[in-house]
Amino acid sequence: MAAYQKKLEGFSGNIRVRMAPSPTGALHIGTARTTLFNWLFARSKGGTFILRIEDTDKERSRPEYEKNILDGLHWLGLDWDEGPDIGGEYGPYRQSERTQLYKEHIEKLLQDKKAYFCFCPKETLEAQKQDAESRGEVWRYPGTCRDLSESEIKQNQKDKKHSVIRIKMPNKKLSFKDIIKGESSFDLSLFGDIVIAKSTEEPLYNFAVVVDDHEMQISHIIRGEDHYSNTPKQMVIYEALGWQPPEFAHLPLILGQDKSKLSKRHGTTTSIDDYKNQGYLPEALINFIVLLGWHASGDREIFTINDLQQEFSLERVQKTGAVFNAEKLDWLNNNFLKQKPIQEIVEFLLPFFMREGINLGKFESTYVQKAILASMEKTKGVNEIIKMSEIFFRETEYEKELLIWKESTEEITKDKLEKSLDALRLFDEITFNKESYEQKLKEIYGEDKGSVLWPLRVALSGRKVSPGPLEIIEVKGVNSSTMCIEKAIAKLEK
RNA sequence: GGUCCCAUCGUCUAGCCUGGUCUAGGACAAUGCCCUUUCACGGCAUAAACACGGGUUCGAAUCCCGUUGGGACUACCA
Repeated sequence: MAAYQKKLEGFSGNIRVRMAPSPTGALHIGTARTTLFNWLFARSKGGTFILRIEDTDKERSRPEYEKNILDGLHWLGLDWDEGPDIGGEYGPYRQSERTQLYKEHIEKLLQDKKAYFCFCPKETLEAQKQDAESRGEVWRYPGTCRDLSESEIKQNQKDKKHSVIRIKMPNKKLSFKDIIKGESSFDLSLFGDIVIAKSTEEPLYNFAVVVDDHEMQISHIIRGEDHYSNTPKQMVIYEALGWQPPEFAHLPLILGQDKSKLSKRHGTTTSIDDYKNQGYLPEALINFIVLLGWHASGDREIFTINDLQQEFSLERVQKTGAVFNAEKLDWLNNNFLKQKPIQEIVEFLLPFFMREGINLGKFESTYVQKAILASMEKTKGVNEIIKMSEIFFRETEYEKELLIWKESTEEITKDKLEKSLDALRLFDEITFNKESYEQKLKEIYGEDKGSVLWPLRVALSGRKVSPGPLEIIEVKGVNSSTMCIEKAIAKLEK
């Protein structure tokens, strides 16, 4: 922490951070979180936030995933100052469009003899590796092609031998200071000469990132801890290119129930899209993911994205991975949902009702609002609200047995319903009010509230779980409620 | 296996840097009670942790060492 303070004080120049997702799948919750942390860091420090698409893997990258990622990020409320969709001074912002740039730098490394062509067949290397492992030894590239002569290289190329480009790994220890994790050192010789490109036009991740981060003048790299051991390799590339590396901050990972890195096999929803479709609010997701590895100094846990811009600091980021806890997300979601003004809630719920075959547009908007408000009093989450409020938007079927309260009988139930109906008829849409009607009902039920209120509930909702019967009448109105009760009585006559 | 990282309630965490105020605080979940026409919502309450072992110190959750445990990485993926 103290180290971090010092670092920031010592840091002069513009703060420029980036998020660099690869479009090989839909927006993942981990990607969203890393983006949030970068964004928050930039916004809280008056820096610039850049979005870059890492699509060097031609096999797996898809334009539709890129779109999904950008859309998802926007949905969460995150924006960027430079990116593939809006451009910027340091573009292009897709690695696939930066090939020429990588080529120049690879060629420079080749010229400087800091990198070299390797013609070793993959199979040979694979065999060596197998062999070493079977003896319990650690394999690393033996440097076979490290000192090939100019003419040997020419000949190999003429023979159209398959090649890759490796960087010469210095034989030394390298240490670096991570803003979150502190200092640690690595023995570079253990890595061997790593492959940095398949060809001068096909750079690999470790190389392309370095070139881009440097060219885009990134000041702080904030990324997942799974990149931690890539850092020394990348620093070697910075060094070979004669560049000053940026600051690093490695975020702890989001973990599954078994404490390993969260992935699909955990059965947890990982795609932001799916959360959206399941009725989660962006506010809830943001609040939830920021708490996975970060915490304010006090007890406060509810934050909007705006609050976070004030509160956030890298120094308070955890070193340990955080197990994903869906229950807390649900709680947060409910919290944010209930805080919203009713108009917004209705608007938000619209597509979910539609999915259930209910078109809210067909109802009067005050009716919809009243119905949803009444339903929300007893629910948690979108699905429950929809289920609960369904009774206001379409007829619900039920068995007549459901009408009968505890030890009661059909006759008694029918009698109570008829009396309740008569009492209800004393009112019209204007004069109805809960209190007066409840007075009348009291005369009917005497000591046994349930004997009247239960059949009424079922008659009005067709459910055993619903808003209170009086509340339902308030929403539905006297006429419609009267019809429901008549229907129930008819059921009992059969 | 090797390299590196990490270790407070079931989970997310406050506290750790700058040792005493910690009989370790909050939140989610759990349990109980209240509210109540059922289910729920809500309110209140309870239970629940410094991985272990050595040091250092008058004093350690906090500093040091070790053990154990967990994780990440170990691609011609990113």
